Amino acid sequence: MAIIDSQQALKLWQRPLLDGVRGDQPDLSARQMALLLTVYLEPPPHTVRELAVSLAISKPAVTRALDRLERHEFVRRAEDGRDRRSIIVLRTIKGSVYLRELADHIVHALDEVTGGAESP
Amino acid sequence: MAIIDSQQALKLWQRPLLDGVRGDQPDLSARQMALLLTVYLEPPPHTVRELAVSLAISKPAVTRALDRLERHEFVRRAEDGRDRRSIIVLRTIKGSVYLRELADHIVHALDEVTGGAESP
DNA sequence: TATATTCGATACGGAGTCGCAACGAAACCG
DNA sequence: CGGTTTCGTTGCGACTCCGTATCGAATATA
Repeated sequence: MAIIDSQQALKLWQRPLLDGVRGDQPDLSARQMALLLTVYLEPPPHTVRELAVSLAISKPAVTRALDRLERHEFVRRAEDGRDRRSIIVLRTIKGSVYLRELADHIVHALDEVTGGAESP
Repeated sequence: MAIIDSQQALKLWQRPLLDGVRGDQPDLSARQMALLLTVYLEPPPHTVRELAVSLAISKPAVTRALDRLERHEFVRRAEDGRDRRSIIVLRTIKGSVYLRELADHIVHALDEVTGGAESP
């Protein structure tokens, strides 16, 4: 049997979502969050084109999401020395901190949902 | 120690997010999703006012989120017999199915992240 | 060198959402 | 009964985001 059941899974999903909705942190759209997570979880380098293909969204959507993430200083754009048409999307301290806090929320929610102990 | 670490938590968050971004399912905003989960996880009855307070968002935001969720037939509005100014937000079959699928995604992602076995 | 391709960014029109303010309907309260 | 409060909704202007089409710049190809 799985670690959690359906209802527990939804509660696990609800907690950080509520924290985001209620909190004063920048509320990123689903695409922006998915993009941010991809940059931080998948091995670099990340280009606009690669991210667009990876997320199955258009290139302008990636450009705009990067604009927004860059305004929050969650990512940074840098030149690609080998192909100056491309740009490389880099991680930042602020982005790491933001995601670390999200991760803590998730871990905490999972602990609560499982009640510290496994299934009865 | 917790069941998962930070990176695993983020991967757990990323999976259903990517499924939502890439998939053809209706992409609900964070607020809409939080609202939907609240209706299905918290004990009824649910009114617009109560939901607005619970999520710490404005009443018009709740009204519009309900409009959208009702268009997808994920929730239903019904009169409150005792106070005809209020409305009661009810669950639907389609909403239950949608959330059940989301829960399955989360459970599956958690299984993958933990690798079937607990930490070494 | 001349042409074609690929890169990310931008212009544009359309759709969605926001908060604030105001609304009609219903309930409460003198 | 008339006035006040509370209910959910809607009008408004501002903002964000989308995809398509197009752009200049850089690279690949011939």
